Amino acid sequence: MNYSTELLKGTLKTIVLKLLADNKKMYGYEITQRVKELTLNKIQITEGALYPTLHSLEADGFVTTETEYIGKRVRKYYSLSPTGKKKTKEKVSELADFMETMKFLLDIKTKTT
Amino acid sequence: MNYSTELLKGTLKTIVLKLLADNKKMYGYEITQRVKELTLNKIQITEGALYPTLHSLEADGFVTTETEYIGKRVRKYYSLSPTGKKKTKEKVSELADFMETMKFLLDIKTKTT
DNA sequence: TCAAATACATTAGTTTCTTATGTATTTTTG
DNA sequence: CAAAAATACATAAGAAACTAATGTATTTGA
Repeated sequence: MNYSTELLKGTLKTIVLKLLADNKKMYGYEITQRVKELTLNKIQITEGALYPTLHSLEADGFVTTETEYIGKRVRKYYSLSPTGKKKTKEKVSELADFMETMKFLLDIKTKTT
Repeated sequence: MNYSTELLKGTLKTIVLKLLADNKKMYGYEITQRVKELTLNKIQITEGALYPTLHSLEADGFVTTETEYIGKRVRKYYSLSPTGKKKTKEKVSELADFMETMKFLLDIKTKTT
């Protein structure tokens, strides 16, 4: 099962930031795989969506990068900058608030965590 | 306070369908006002977003319309068709599932309903 | 050995919004 | 009672954020 594609819109940046907050540094492909396994294949981040997002986070100064070579293959690690950490908190709490609002609006009962 | 605009993306159709499921029939302007008051001004549906959405739901056969005149002013009521009711259930439960997944992914603790 | 996986990236096209604009009627308020 | 605000529809240009497709190259595993 997969969600209809429009649901992911607007949440991708938040997902990426949160993963980086929890893992110090990650590279692109690793992010796609981590999300896939954490969500039991429900959310599959495509590369066409991920790389532009990462580049935009870098352009905005929310992440910094370091390149590493594994044999001849390049691997680009991303880490949160101080502004990125701040941004992550904002985005996560905004999304949490939004979901509370949606739950109320749609009268959805969720499982207790 | 208002949510950053991209969050609403992908949820508008579901919101509209759910409101129609709860209210038998509603007109466009009424929907914008209802969402505004239910969400304490947090979600403001713009007309440029709403009307195309309603027209698309109609084109897809999920809603039917009837026009009424209040004085000289027209008012267009929307109601769910049988397929629309089915679609509403699907969209609401898909969104609920998606929100559970996001909660887990972002490690968000929500209030108990 | 060769298909699948790993790892980066870009581009064309689509969807779904925002912002702006337009028209007209009705209600409220100073 | 005139003017502003609210009510009620609608469309159109432009932006954002994806998908799907394509490209390149290396490494791993059956």
